[in-house]
Amino acid sequence: MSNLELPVLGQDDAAACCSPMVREPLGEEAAVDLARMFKALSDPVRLRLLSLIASHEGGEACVCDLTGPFDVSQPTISHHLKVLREAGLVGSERRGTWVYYWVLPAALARLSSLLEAPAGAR
Amino acid sequence: MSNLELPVLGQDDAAACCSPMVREPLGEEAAVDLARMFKALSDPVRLRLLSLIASHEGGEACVCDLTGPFDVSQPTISHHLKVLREAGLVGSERRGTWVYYWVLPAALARLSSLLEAPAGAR
DNA sequence: TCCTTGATTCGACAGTTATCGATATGGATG
DNA sequence: CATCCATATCGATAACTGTCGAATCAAGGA
Repeated sequence: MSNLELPVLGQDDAAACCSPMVREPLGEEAAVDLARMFKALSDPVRLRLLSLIASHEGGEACVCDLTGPFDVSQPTISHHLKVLREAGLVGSERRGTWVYYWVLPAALARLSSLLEAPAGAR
Repeated sequence: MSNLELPVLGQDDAAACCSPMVREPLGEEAAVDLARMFKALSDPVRLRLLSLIASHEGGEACVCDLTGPFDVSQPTISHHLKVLREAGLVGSERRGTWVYYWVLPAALARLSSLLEAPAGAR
């Protein structure tokens, strides 16, 4: 229902469906879209946030769980979470007092399969 | 029947070897290192360059093959190639008049496996 | 209703980045 | 050696990014 563009892809053959960039040149349009996602991953704080969220019990974490491990201020964490959300890498929802974040696996899978290299390459 | 911890581990070998960020929180040091590589991928021109190089016949391409498809100037292409090289994603070598670039598959594979998500996640 | 706590937004500032034209370098070739 | 071609480097500039403290919003509880 709420799936905008990507047809829910099964995780197991995600690698098979989406041509890795090693096989054929990336289109200009796709490159812009993918670059936006990689840019969200291009900051150490955001990478650690994503990994904290993903590895948290239940697959989700509230912001209160995420501010502790970092040396940066809470508004900065909030900013980074917004970047991750706008890149389509995480989802979020307010439940009562707290706001929870979770990873969107299809997005990670898309990037992962894109980077897969053929075994034989130099 | 050597299921380790996760009941629904889809891919057996690729996912098992290199701890994806989904399994455990990323260390601060590793995050800095990985963020540097993702930053190199966070520009549309660089993504297309990488994909052009990787998909080029023989697995390598000279700069002269790479300036044509873009609207940006030659110094700009040279700059982007330098960024990719310093991130450890490509190698390069001068052979006679031309300079050749090729992708370093181990670097791509490292990023790819990092982003692999478990099949069951929401 | 008023306070407290959790989270986002705002405004500002310093540092970084993408891009260009001009210039330099390095090798082949006449 | 002089010249041409392919790349790289330099210096400048406009745009973007990460960070902070202050202010704001949202939900509960006295």
